[in-house]
Amino acid sequence: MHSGRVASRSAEPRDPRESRNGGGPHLDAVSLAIIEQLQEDGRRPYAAIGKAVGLSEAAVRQRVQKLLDQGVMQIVAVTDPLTVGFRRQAMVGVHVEGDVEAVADALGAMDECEYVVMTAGSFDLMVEIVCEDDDHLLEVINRRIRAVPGVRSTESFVYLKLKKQTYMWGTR
Amino acid sequence: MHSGRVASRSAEPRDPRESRNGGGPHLDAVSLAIIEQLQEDGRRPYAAIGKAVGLSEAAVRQRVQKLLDQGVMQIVAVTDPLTVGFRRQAMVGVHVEGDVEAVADALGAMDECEYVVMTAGSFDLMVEIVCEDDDHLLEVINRRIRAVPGVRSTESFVYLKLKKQTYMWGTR
DNA sequence: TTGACTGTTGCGGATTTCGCAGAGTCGGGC
DNA sequence: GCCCGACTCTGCGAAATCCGCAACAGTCAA
Repeated sequence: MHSGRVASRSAEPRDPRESRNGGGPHLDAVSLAIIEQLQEDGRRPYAAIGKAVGLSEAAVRQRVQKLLDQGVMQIVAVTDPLTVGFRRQAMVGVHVEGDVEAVADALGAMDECEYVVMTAGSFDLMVEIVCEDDDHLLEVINRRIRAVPGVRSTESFVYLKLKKQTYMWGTR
Repeated sequence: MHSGRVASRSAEPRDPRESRNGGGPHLDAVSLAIIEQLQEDGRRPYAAIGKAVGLSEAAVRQRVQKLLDQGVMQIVAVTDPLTVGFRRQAMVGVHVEGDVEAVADALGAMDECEYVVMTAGSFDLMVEIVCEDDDHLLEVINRRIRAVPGVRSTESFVYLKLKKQTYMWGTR
């Protein structure tokens, strides 16, 4: 038995919402190892994960369930949008006047908006847009985004080719 | 009956634009539906997926396996990097002189580089960097990226707050 | 020490995954 | 027209996995 695994720092301050962002609660080494296993293969059996991290199958299952419930991680299929029929993507840098966070929320409410991040630099926000074709992209950028109150100006970077896209955070 | 769903390929007039997706494999409506199911829950049982898309369990399993083998999709756990201990991220716009694709490959070879895309606009490349702390980020941007031959200049956008991050392409 | 709490383990039954053989369809070559 | 190969779907039995539950172990506070 790998019972040397005592899970000392087990008591995590339960803050289901804090895991969203801000100074998130720290995951212990075991949960991190579980996440790494699932980043390699999201369908890996619990027993195999347990063997790799030194836990029983049931323990892994409960930890995974909690990580999912807390929103710390999600297990999903990811694809290259181009392969799935979305032929136009763009990164859009946004200059904001006023409440940046409010604008970010407004942009994030759009379906075509895949990714929203507040940044330091010459842009206040960067958003990734996924569209079906040129007309769709044009409409989203010129009519929808610029119509949001607080958006002063935008700069678009249309995707020509996706070269790398990994999901291996923490596995280094 | 679900059996009406057979021989889908024959009824599918090949979309000429499909051939523009980097020579990738073409996806029919059924595979697309399977992907959507797995985007909602990467661990959903094959039988449940089959019921949803009108296929047998075994057929779903084979198609999923093929999609994975072909690299069309991957089933993975995704997390908010901040939660997993990577406290500094940045989007970096890169101006390139010479072979853009070669530079993209070089940047993509870096572990800290999570995302590389060739763009049209004032940047030739945009890369997302995931680091552990400020020193790490500084080193990656100032020493590693700018040391790549062909990189003329860069502009960094340090992440302040991740507002939205979804993986629901095609499920709208 | 006691008691509350959290996390882990072990186990049985239901469910799912897996591998394989058979049947149907489509398209090419003769 | 006919046969053949490639491909995909289906059905099914065996093996592995998932899931819920009750009991056990460790931590912390009173």
